[in-house]
Amino acid sequence: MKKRARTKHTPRAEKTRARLVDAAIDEFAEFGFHNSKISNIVARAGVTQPTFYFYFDTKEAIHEYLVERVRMELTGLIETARIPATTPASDVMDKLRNAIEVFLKYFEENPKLAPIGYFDGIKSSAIREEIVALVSRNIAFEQGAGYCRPELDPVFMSHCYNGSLERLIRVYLLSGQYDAHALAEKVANLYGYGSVPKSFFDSTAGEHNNLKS
Amino acid sequence: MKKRARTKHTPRAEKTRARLVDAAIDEFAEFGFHNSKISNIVARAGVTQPTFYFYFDTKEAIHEYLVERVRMELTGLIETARIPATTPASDVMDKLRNAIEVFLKYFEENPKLAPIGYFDGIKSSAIREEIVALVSRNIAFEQGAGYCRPELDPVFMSHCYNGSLERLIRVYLLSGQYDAHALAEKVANLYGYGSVPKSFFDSTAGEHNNLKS
Amino acid sequence: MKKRARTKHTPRAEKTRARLVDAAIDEFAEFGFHNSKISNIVARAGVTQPTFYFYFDTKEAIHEYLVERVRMELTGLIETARIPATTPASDVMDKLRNAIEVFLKYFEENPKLAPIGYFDGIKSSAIREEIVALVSRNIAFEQGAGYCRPELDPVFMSHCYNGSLERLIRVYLLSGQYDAHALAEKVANLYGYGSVPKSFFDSTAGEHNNLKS
Amino acid sequence: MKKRARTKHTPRAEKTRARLVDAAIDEFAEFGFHNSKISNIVARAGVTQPTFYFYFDTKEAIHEYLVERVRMELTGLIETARIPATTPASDVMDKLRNAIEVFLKYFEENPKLAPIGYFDGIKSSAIREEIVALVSRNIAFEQGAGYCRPELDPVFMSHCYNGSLERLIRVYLLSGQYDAHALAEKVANLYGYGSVPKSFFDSTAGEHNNLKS
DNA sequence: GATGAATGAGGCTTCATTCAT
DNA sequence: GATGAATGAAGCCTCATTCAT
Repeated sequence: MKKRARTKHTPRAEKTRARLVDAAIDEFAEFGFHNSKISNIVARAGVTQPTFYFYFDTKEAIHEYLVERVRMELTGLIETARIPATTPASDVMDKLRNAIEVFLKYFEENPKLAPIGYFDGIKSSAIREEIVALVSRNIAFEQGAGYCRPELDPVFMSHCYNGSLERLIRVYLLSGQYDAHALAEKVANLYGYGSVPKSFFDSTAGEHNNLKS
Repeated sequence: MKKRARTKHTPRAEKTRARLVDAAIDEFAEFGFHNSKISNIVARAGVTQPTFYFYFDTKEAIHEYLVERVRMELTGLIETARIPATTPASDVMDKLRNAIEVFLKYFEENPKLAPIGYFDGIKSSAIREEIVALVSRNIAFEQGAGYCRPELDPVFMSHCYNGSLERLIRVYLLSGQYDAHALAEKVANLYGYGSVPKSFFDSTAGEHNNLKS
Repeated sequence: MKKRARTKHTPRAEKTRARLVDAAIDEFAEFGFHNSKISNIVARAGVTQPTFYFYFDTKEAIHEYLVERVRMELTGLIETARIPATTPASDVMDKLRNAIEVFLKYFEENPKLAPIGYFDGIKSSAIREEIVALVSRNIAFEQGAGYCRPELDPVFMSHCYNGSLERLIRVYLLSGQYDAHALAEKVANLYGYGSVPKSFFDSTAGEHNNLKS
Repeated sequence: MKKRARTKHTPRAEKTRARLVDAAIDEFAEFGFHNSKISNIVARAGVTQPTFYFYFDTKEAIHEYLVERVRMELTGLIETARIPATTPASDVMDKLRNAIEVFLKYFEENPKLAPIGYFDGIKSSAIREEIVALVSRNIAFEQGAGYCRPELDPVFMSHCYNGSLERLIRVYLLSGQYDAHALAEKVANLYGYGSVPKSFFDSTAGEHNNLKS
């Protein structure tokens, strides 16, 4: 919050700024925030160091900018991914999978940017909290609609989802092993039906509803 | 692989070394590896910088030592947490919960050390892979014993578990919100039975077995 | 081979760079390379340490730059110091003296710089070899012209010259005891006529040509 | 001049001390004084660092000890290498060669130790001065005996000799290219008769005696 | 808007040397 | 006589950041 009285937006300036942002994405993606260097960023962007400081106050600033960008885009997606109340029972799994897929697609389409905002340290913990809150609201809604076991804690579930997805994104999605659709399906299957075979349900019928959650 | 091939280790040395290790744990826990400083570590330990280099070659070295320590202790725990084949059906959930609880307990009892080895960046990715491999072996074993849906991919499941737990540890365990036992129970319930209400199982009977996993 | 591939060089930069070079010459001259400190160099130059690294990568780098500079200048001089083939016999000693004088003058005029390049350790051994090679070529040429005993090994002679001069420069020239001209004359006299009195030549006539050289 | 109240000389102590000295010779020979490390010396000697300080006060101390040792041995040799006054004219060159050979032999037989004392920086300049003084005394003596041109400056000549030999030792002797005897012969030939062909002496008769030296 | 040049601050590491046993 | 452990003192170098043009 020092200067930033930037008012002009010539096309040339926009271009330079964009080059810096792209360069920063590449740099952060390759080295992470802590091992990134402004000298590398400006080299990638083909400008000099003072130019960087013309557009951003600090190294943190451009990182925060990226994190914020991810936050906005990601929360926007989540908010629209609620399972419609009118969903017929037979489509629940599809809808669940779809909600997950929307989230994964963002990472698939922004393989460098998204991890910066979502994985990279302290700043991204805020965004994760926000995502968790949104997802938990969706879950609560789905519970109200009967698509989800009501005794489960939505926030808790949301953290589980997010934690898993965070890992799965790295291991399966960014590596190209699975695409968003396939991965979402696998996740939905596991989270939807659990791991315990159906046969056990009978022998332990009703029990799982009694577990305090 | 430079020095430290010394043979003798006086009690005094062990004490100093231990002080350095403890100090490093505190420092890494507080600042993370990247923002940690050797000067801080030695200050916490009450020794001078050269003394640090008497015991460890670099800052990386002591960090690796800690990561390795966590890896050893954690893999040791996992290896012994297999659900016994003789487990009666009615105890499956208890056993599952117990396996998770063992893992969580390690973090509960080593709230500073464990995260260093498990969360902190690149070096810990190896350890996570190893844990995942172990857990997936346990899962496969449980599938063989009929405690787990056979169509699920053990490695995939293992990543889901681990990802969730990683998050839950931070949010619920290290914050003191839940203890290892309670948290394990919640996780087991979700992972064991899934989120979809039992009522849906009837209407979508057999379907979830058809989902390719 | 890191940076310093910059293209532009403002006058200001040239000035700073020159100040650093001069400071380095003084520092190396006073303490030698091993006991020199970058902190001293920048203090002499009136700049900060990072400024040093803006112009040179390491302490070694600036030293190599100086050695290279001496090598260039010195080899340039040597290459033009060949005794002309048309020299009448009576002028041979003058020409020999002159060739030596040219070399000495460089040290006389660059009393701080020249020794850095010529005396200072390992890097300067290469330059000495080069000088020796050049001088030996001149000697061979002079042998062809009849100004030098043909049975002498030019490379060997060249090393003798150089070794002597290296010492004489330190002892007589840099101390101000002799100037280049006077010193060259003394050297030429000794190397030209040897130490054995002429009277012995008669009694041992022809013998010295039989010594295997 | 700190402690050094060492009185006892048990055989074990002598052995340890000798091991340290040998180790130091190796270390200095390999790296030179400035790049040598006490840690390396004691490692070579198979003892610990405090043990080093039990025998020598500082790193400089052991180096000085070695330089002094070389000085003693070398000056002892020089002092006995004077050409006897009764030498017949026909043997002058042999005697000159022999004097040189004695000096070279020391380096041949102590290829690691001798250079430490003779080449290594500031401390060795004193020893060189002493050698030069001794040699010049020998030369003056030889002038008195008529074996050397009387108009030449003995000290100057001595420096020339020494400078050349210093170089020749490194280039030809320590490399194994020539042995002490052969090298001495080459040097004697050059220094005894000079480089100018005998034929020039006639045409420039008497001239070289007029050169001020 | 952009540049070449410069700086402040601080971290890592090494090494000769000494303490306590 | 010798050892394991510890220290004081520096030096090199890097990086984010700013000055002057």
